Amino acid sequence: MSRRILVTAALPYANGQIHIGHLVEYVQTDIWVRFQKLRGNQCLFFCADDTHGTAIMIRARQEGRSEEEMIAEMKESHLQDFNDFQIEFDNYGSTNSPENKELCNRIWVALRDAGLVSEKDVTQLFDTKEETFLADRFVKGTCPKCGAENQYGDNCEVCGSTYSPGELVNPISTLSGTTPEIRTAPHLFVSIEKLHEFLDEWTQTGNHLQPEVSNYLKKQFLSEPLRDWDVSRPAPYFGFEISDAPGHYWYVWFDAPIGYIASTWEWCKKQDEGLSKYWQSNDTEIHHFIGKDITYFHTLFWPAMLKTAGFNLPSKVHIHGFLTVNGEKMSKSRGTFVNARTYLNHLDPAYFRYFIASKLSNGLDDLDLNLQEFIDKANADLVGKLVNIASRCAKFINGNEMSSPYPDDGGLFNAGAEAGERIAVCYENCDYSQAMREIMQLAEVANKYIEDQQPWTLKKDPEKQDELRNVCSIALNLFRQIVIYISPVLPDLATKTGELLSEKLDAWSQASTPLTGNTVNKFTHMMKRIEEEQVQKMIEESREGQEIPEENTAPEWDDSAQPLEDEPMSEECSIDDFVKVDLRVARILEAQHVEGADKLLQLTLSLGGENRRNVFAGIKAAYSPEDLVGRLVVCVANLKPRKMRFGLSEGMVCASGPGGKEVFLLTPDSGAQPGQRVH
RNA sequence: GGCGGUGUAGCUCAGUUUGGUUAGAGCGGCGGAUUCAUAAGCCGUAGGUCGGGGGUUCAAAUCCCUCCACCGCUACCA
Repeated sequence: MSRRILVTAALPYANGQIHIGHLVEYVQTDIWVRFQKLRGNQCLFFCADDTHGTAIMIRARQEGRSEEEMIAEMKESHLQDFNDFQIEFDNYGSTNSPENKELCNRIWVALRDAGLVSEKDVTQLFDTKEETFLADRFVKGTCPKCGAENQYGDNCEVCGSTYSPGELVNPISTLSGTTPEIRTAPHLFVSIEKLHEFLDEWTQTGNHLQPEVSNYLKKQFLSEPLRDWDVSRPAPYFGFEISDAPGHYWYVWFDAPIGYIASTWEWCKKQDEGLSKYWQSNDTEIHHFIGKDITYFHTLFWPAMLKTAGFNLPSKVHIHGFLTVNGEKMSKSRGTFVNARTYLNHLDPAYFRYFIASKLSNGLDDLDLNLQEFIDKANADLVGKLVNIASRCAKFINGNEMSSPYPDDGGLFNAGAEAGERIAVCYENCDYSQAMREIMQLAEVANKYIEDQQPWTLKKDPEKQDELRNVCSIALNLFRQIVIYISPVLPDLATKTGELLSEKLDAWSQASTPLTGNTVNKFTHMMKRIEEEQVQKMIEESREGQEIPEENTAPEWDDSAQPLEDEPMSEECSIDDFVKVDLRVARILEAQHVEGADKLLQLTLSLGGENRRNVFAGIKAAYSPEDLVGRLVVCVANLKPRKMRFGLSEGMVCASGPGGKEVFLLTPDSGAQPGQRVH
């Protein structure tokens, strides 16, 4: 019985290029969709660019062109990347479409009619130069609690306290570098608390969510009244103006998920079908694939909107973890922040698709792209194990037909057909890593079969030519079976295998019936091995601020302008202002973890002699204690001591960088002595 | 701080729901026999006090308590 399944992946934001972190999700989703299609289900994959919001508006301004022009260009670029990664959408739309606007309005009216909309004043910082309100992430300043500088508008990374942007000391707009002022404007809110009971039930029963997600929502949100959701932004804002509230725009997170429906609608119009068959029907399953960072939008607000407006609720929201590279967050400076296009400049997408598949389970754990493992896995599994099966025996039967009827293989093919049922369950449950393990096991069996039968020996004996043909027919049938199972991951390989065996591979059921009498065409390499150099070049190209050096050219300093843009210059100060700050060379005598602190290390500094300082520094993510002991650093020695949750901090150590792992301590040149003043 | 997750062989991970034979796989290492194949494949082998400690039990990787480490989330960010 065929199912009707509608699948979405999160909408990529039109503010940047697709990178390998995004691709984890699109590959995961694409594999699932291809699997469903292969199984004979009607499965449709919809996506779109997410085009609204302040960030888009600002970027378009900076580039001196219209938002529409910018998002159109970005959409083209996204589509090209997806296409080249063999991610196939049934429709790819835009949240800035007439369909989306109309649907936003429909859902909005439903929310109004249900009495869920209210208006409240919101006080925010306002950038008078850019004439826009500033979300917390666009404001930086000094933490009002601990005095740490360069903290975002909502919380301090150093002491962990939260506050409102208005409390921030010396706030600076990261958009213009000017000092913003506090302004108040009315916003529209949706009271999802009125749907609390429904959300309790929907999130906790019916298997719509992974268990850890249900748990998270229950503890984190549903254990207390749900706060009203702020869904409007005052002008100027790039988005849709709210029909019954002039001057107010729907917040980007209101219209983004509605883009799923809008993209479906665009497709329906092309097919001349009605939208309700897909979004208002008990016969349609809806599956969302998203990253764990946007969980609550999709598991609280979104079901609430759908419920209120009478659309289908998601059958399942599949949530995955983040991608790390070599065990760390992707980093531009390390060259591990790899754009899709950069990857494609050097490598076949098949490797990435397979590697991701071999790592993905149905959990929320982050998955790591270890580059050496990536190379080894692709070469060992795909080339050495899988493609090698065909490569080992195709030429013995080249140009001839496969045996008919299918010869006795001792039950190998049937065992493979049975394994297919287990593999299908793994795909269905998004447990791809298990599926890949099962598939590779089949490849091992096939290789062993060839080893045992030794077709190369049979070839030498004119009496055994029929036997040779039987052996190769069996091996190629095992190969074909395996390729069908892995075809959602490696569609290209399926195409090539189809050409080799003169039969298109496009249905899972083909794996349960062996091929007989087909002509085997000339074998050509189906997949190349990865050379380590290709990966190195990709990393080089990804390294920010470093063009690929031309051969024989001397390296030049080519520092990025980004840091200064991220953190604009402070206002001018006098020498008198400067000398107020007493910077001293200090030696780190001790460094240790602070129990209960996420970001802090406790340092004992020596200023020479018996002068000791206890300092809490927010550098835990970047440095381990044992690497610090003995180092010379620069500290702010006359900073007023600050009582923190973990004790008294008697100064600061100087460091640059945006925070987190990107923190770089200042080190004096050798010869400097603890206690010396920095002038 | 709160919450969620993770911790098993050098590396990546199964196994934990429902305790029960000598804890598994792939890669990597080492040894061997081969040579059809993209130096691939096959056979054999070494390697783990299952994060630490305590408890329940005839029996714990698995259940309970506690501690430690790492990752993530923490609503007018996207």
